[in-house]
Amino acid sequence: MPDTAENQAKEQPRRRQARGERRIAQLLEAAATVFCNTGYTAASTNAIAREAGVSPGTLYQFFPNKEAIAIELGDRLMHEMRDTYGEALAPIDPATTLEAAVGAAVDRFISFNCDHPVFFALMHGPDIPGRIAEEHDALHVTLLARIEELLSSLLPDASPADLSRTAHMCLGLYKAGLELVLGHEGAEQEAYIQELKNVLVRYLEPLTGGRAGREEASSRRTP
Amino acid sequence: MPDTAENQAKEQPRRRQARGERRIAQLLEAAATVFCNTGYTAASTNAIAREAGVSPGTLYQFFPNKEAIAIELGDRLMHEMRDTYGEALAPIDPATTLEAAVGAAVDRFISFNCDHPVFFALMHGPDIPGRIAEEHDALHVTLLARIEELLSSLLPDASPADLSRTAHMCLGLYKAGLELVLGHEGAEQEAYIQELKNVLVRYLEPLTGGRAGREEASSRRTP
Amino acid sequence: MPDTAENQAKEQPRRRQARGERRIAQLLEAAATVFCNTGYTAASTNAIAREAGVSPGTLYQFFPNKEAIAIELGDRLMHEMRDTYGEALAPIDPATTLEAAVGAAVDRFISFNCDHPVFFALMHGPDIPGRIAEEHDALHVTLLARIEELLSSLLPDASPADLSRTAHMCLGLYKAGLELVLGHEGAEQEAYIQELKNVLVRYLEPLTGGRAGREEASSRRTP
Amino acid sequence: MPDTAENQAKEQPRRRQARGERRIAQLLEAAATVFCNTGYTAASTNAIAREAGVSPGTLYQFFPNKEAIAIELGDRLMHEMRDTYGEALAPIDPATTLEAAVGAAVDRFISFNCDHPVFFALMHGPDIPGRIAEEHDALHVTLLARIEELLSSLLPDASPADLSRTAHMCLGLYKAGLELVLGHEGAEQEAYIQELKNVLVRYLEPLTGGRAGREEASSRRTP
DNA sequence: GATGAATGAGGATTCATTCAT
DNA sequence: TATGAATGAATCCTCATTCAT
Repeated sequence: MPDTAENQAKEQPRRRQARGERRIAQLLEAAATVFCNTGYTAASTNAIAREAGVSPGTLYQFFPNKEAIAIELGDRLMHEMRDTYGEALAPIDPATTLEAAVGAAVDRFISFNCDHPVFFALMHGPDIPGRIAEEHDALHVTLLARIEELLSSLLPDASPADLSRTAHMCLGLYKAGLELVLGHEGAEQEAYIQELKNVLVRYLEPLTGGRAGREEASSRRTP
Repeated sequence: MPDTAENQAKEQPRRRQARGERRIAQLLEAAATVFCNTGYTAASTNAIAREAGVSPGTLYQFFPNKEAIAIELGDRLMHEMRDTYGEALAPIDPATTLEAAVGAAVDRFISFNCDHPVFFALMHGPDIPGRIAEEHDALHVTLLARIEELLSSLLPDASPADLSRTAHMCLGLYKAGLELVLGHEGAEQEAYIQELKNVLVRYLEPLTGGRAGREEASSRRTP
Repeated sequence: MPDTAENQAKEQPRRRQARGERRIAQLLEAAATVFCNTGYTAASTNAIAREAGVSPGTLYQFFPNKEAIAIELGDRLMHEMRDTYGEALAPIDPATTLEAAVGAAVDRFISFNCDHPVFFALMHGPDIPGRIAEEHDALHVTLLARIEELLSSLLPDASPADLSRTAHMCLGLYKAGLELVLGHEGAEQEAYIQELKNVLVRYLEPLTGGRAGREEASSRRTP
Repeated sequence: MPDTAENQAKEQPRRRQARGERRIAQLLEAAATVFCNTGYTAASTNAIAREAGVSPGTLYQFFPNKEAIAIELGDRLMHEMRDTYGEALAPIDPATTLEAAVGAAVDRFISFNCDHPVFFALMHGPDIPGRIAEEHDALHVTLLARIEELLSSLLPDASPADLSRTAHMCLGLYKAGLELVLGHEGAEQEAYIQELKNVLVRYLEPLTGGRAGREEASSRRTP
């Protein structure tokens, strides 16, 4: 079974050499760096190429434009996230406290964000602030899907519209918290993480109708 | 050499200033429009000048650079906010429910944002996401100060650090909520406003130690 | 009547300074040179700016793109042509021979082309050869109109379709001849000019039905 | 290690050449397509390679540059033309009318152009309009030679210079006419074909000194 | 003050061509 | 041979900013 010109034709779309794959990785890494340093909007393809140590032409051999880089980067991040934290983002054990579940989720998300700072830069992506453009933003779509998935086990009675809205809220709150978390260090950072958890737990708790909240997790109570 | 029918030599310097003020207002209005349409980063000074109906040179006679425009715009917005809603943003009546206080504050903020859409654009301003650059951002600083002020009456026992952190959280949560609110319309928008209020109330309630929370603050109720 | 800010507003669209007009002329001249040297397609806006001794940005202050330069250049050429040769391109005197009329027209066209070599470059304009795109090509449209005008007095009985077709033919033949004329010098060039005239006269003569051909101009005859 | 069922060691060099020929044909076909779609100037070698389904590197293994592709394509077209229409393009029978001879020649040329649309694209080839660059353009040279050959039997008394000039004129007129023919369809196209024939016949008739023009050549007639 | 002209570096993107595998 | 990667100068065009008038 020699690899003659004939049998190559089958897999045309991805006849890529190992070097190419390496370059792509290298370019994505460079893009991550640049996105982090300057933000997505201000990042330039030339800067990415320069950071990667290649010529602009090389970049365009693998990506048709800046957005494609962001998309691919987002895709890889989502995959890495899935690989790292398992298919079901949080297969909530009914015995788990809301507090524990949210705490674990937030911890994982934050840890992931610390490992992959681009994630944050991409979340504040190409859109004009105020114009939410989820359709074009696979990252958001995927994240929202995962959060909805997670929430649906917590809020089994919620209508789809409510579920979607709650997911949007959670993601927004998380992003807001993350910004603060990343903006601080040490004990203060820890404090912000705790605050973020508090926010989410307290926001969600009344919605769960007692489920997963058997132990009355938050500080408040007065039956 | 009549210049107009108005007063001449005596008033000239003052008139010049008056005209300058008009120009500045004109430019800032134009900047607001452009920032809203394209976002701060993508907005170009030439576009602002064009929108204002003046030449680029004129713009630079009043502002040294793009950032200065944003800063001045922010300042004016803060003043307008103060003028509109009173010096103390919310001179909380001890008899008021937390829910009512937060609800009123959120309503006022949102109403202000709807009247001045730039506000939002500026909040997601020139800074690289992830790098919180409060020093350069008078808007944030002022907003935080006002929120702290507001909170200090709610949380009299909080340490300055806690107070500051809580204020940061509130502002972040508000911004996140606002983004969602502005991204929707009609009933859905109303629903997001309510969710935002819920988030803030539930987040703050446990911190108040009962003060202003006398009436059991959870989600909603009619006394 | 001081020129205050108020009375300026009227003539907004063309507030241009003398320097600007000069620059435009300079740029058009440079464009003419570059178009002649490299052809329209291969001409680059940067090359034009360089030839004009200005920066690319300056060029774009006056022209939005390369096509606009070509269009303006074509317009000016048409006007110059009209100014030089009179409104009616050839108010054919009934007493004139076809040969004389065509000869005069060709001579004038060629002389104009020699004075303004861009004319030729623009006629072989931006279009993909084979795709005739008259609609976008004001030069062609105007030339055709003038030729039709001229022909309508020669061929009063022709249908509009025939007239148009004949005009197209004449323009095509003229362009073909011009290419050869410009490609040669001295006596050979003169010979080509004569051939071009012969072609047109012999092509048109049978169409005129004797009108303007009273003297039986060409070499052939045999009644 | 079978390569195919065909003959192995002995035939290898020949097979390699055969494959090379196939590649070349493939590339030229692709080039023809691309030249037709975008014109010679705008055609990119990468696009040609892509259209041919090979890599850019492969293309450059057979052609040193873009121009070489055009030249080879022109050569092959000339050969194909010769193969199709016989060595002597029109071995004019003395008994034939000029009208018939020209009509047949034009019909054959046009039919050839319709079968091979590149032909036209190449004729308006790489040269800067106005600069006739025959040296680099084998197509033109060959065409001119054939036309001269054809004409020499019609105009036996013409000097070489006149012959060459007339050939140039004929080619130019033909190209001009072809452009119009290809730019129209149906009846209008037919009309343009007829006009082109008329032009050539009327142009050449007086030059033939009666030869082949015995039957009174003007516009059209049925004996 | 006001204008419009001018800048020139930098943006994304393309392309003929060469090179390593 | 064939491939896909690599190049880097060149493309068009934009923009914050400065300058002459």
